[in-house]
Amino acid sequence: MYTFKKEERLCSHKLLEKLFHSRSSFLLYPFRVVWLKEPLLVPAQVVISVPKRKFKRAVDRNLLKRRIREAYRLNKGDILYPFLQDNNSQILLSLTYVGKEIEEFEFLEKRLKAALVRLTELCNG
RNA sequence: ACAGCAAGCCGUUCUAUCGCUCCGCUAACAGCGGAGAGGAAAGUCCGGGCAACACAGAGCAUCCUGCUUCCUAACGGGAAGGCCCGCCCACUGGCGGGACGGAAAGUGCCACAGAAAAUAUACCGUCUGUCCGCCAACUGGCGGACGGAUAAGGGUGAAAACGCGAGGUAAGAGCUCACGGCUUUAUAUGGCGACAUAUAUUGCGGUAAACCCCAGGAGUUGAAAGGCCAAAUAGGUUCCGUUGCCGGUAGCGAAAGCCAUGGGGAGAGUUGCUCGCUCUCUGCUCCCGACAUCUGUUGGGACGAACGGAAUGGGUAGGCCGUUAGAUUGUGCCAGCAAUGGCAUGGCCAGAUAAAUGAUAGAAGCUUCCGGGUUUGCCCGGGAGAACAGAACCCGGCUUACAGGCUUGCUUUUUUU
RNA sequence: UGCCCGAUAGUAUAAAGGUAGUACGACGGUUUUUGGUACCGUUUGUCUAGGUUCGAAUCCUGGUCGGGCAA
Repeated sequence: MYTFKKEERLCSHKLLEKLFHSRSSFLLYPFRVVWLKEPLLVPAQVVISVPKRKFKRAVDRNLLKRRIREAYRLNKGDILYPFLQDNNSQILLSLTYVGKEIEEFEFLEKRLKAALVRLTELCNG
């Protein structure tokens, strides 16, 4: 269950265009979350991005993306996937890091859990 | 021993759990096994490979490089050397630095200050001629006016007409001479050469990271290059420009008819420009006027058509190859002062593509702080830290960033012998 | 990833190698009962480190930051 394969990553250019034109998003520091319901083969496809404008060096961006990816991998099975299976729906998801500093893994994991909970509430409403 | 500087090298390791990318095996999306960032992967500053396009050739322009010899696939890189500059200094050395061709081809510039910044237009001075005045009466002195000679002195400036001494002169001046500095040319000697030394000779402001001259070099564009497959579109619309020539002639043919080469014109390519070169096109219809006259000439216009150019619109937004092993590297021997080269023998499988190499926990070693013990070597307990930085077609360099450690060399201080 | 440009006061924009300007803004003063307008004055700058030069915003080299173009 704690996997994160290629199928769960959002790589299609078309779907990305569709997602970022959907305008259904919310901000939960340090994440900006954009989401869209879309029929897929897997429960969710996610794209993680850290802006180059805020973190100039590739090392810092890679570090943050790895930490966020790890937090998502460990927590999607507890929160997001059971909800999606109950409602029989699939979702496109974008996690953009908007913080100004490099946060520790524990903080990122805590906030990501909160973001996923918020996401399930918004999907229902 | 400590500290500093320079050069070179290294730049954490191991285990567990959960994952990521690629490869292999198996019927399998599951399992097992294997591999998985750097000295700079960075900046993109040079050079090359590779690829596409272009290429008869010539001239002009543009850009780059700039002491010599060597190394190298090549270089703006490296090695050795020459010359110049600075520091330590006093030994005929050491260390550090240098975009280091030409100012005697030409042009330009040198603010302010200063008389003058380059063909010396002479401010104060110095010397002197003529005239006038005064003192005065030796062949004189002083002042004024108008001329002439003079770059030695003054002050200015970043820089003042090579420095200094003697001769010379009315006073002066490389004007002449000796010594010295730099420089041109020639000869001799040494060196492959840059260059050095000696003799003779020519001269003497700076600036070429000002234009420029000389010598050498550069085709352009970069993997989003380029090739293949799949999918999609079914060649749309608008605007602009050109095209009716010599001639339906020569020629061929019995005739019907076929119909050039070449020239002229237009366009395109040659991707900085020009010449030159190469390629393509030069076909048809209608209307009006004039001339001639019974189907032509000429001028104007229209129409599509063809060609060329520009804009706009529409579609696709996937995969594979290129693409990871070579100008590679450790060790030894040989050649060479060295960079480097040759031979022998081992080692080296990252290949992602919204872009993998991670997260958590523990241990060891390193550095450092606190507390305790101590034989001042260190030991025990606890806490903290670990740099710069992430492959993107591949190499060779350069530049920049870098906690800590190791080795070598030099210097300073202290202690011991 | 590859290639190519640029950087001047808070903002915009000038300056042939020779005293860094101009406009708007900010601040202070005068005028006004107060505010505005007007007038006067002040402040703040050549991205950074070297080099060439007597002298650098300008010329050259390295770095930093910003921007652009490429199926």
